Amino acid sequence: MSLRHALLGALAAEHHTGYSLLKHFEQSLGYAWPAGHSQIYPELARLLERGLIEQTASGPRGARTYATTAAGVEEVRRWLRTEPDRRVRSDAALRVFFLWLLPPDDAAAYLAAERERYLALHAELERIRDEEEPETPKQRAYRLALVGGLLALEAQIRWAEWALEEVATWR
Amino acid sequence: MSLRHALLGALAAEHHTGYSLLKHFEQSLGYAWPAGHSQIYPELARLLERGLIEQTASGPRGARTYATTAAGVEEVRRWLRTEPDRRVRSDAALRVFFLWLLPPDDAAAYLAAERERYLALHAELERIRDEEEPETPKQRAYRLALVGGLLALEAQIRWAEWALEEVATWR
DNA sequence: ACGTACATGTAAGGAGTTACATGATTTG
DNA sequence: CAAATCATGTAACTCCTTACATGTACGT
Repeated sequence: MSLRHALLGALAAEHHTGYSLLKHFEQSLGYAWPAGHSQIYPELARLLERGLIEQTASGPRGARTYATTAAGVEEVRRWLRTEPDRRVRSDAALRVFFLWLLPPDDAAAYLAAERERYLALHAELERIRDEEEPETPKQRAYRLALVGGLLALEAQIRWAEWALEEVATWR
Repeated sequence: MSLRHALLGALAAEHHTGYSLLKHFEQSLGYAWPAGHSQIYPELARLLERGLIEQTASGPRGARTYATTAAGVEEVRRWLRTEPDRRVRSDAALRVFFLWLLPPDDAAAYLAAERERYLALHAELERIRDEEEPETPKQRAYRLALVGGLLALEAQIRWAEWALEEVATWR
């Protein structure tokens, strides 16, 4: 259900082909809702059939560019006013509950690797943030999401560092 | 795959019936990996068949208590040494990208509601944290996960408050 | 006795992942 | 002309959600 609305929202912001949507998911939307091409293309076909998106151009290699219709934008607005599904799955967070099953050194190695991942991702989001000043409403909303990601990563980095100190006392 | 290991890890920490695992997911593990009874019972049957858990007791109403076997514990350790799947899906985070499609007042209402949710959950996790001092290795690992949740929520609360100020300038 | 919580199960459908499959255009 | 990237599609499988289904024990 979320994927459908992610596509409608992205195509309301700017025109995209399935392929450029795929790239867009890899670079930004995917941090909140990952999606591969095998999900995107069939869903675009369904949205087109239901009149929530329309084809606006054709390009080389059979590329088709889409945009959200007025009905599609209304559907996103309707969705935004419903209760979000707050269930979140994080394999990485789950593992923490069971770190006591590993020798302390291995648990520490896990935490150190997590910290490195978070640091690398944080640096990348900072780079994206500093690329340009948000100006349009759309850019300002994307910036909200980006800053949310940065703050979450900062919390995770601090957590991993604290957890490493904790685990050091387990020996 | 994660559900399987969540069950093995939980049953390595203490014996559980399917029903008490369900409650355990609702209260703690589910914040990292939600699961309902319709997933838990069939998965327990599979783990039992594969010899990764064993039945240790029977109770009233057909209740069966399980524990992880030595082979099951080894399987958790093996899993903990594989690369975590870092994909995370958050419907709530996804919506932020598209808040520009709402009138600023409605966007602000969304953010305010999110803030309330985070505050309530934070208070609940603090209550759980203050219930008892962690002593065993298992309790210390669960505490790591709990503190991770608290830090993440604090970041989300600060983010929501900053975002509310931002959205106030959209008018 | 009645309601609530305990306790387990299955089935249908939807969502997501991985693998299979193909071909055109651009860049070096 | 070779490799990388652009571009789209389908199929099988696994996982997750929702709904249907049933029965027992405990507390008041």
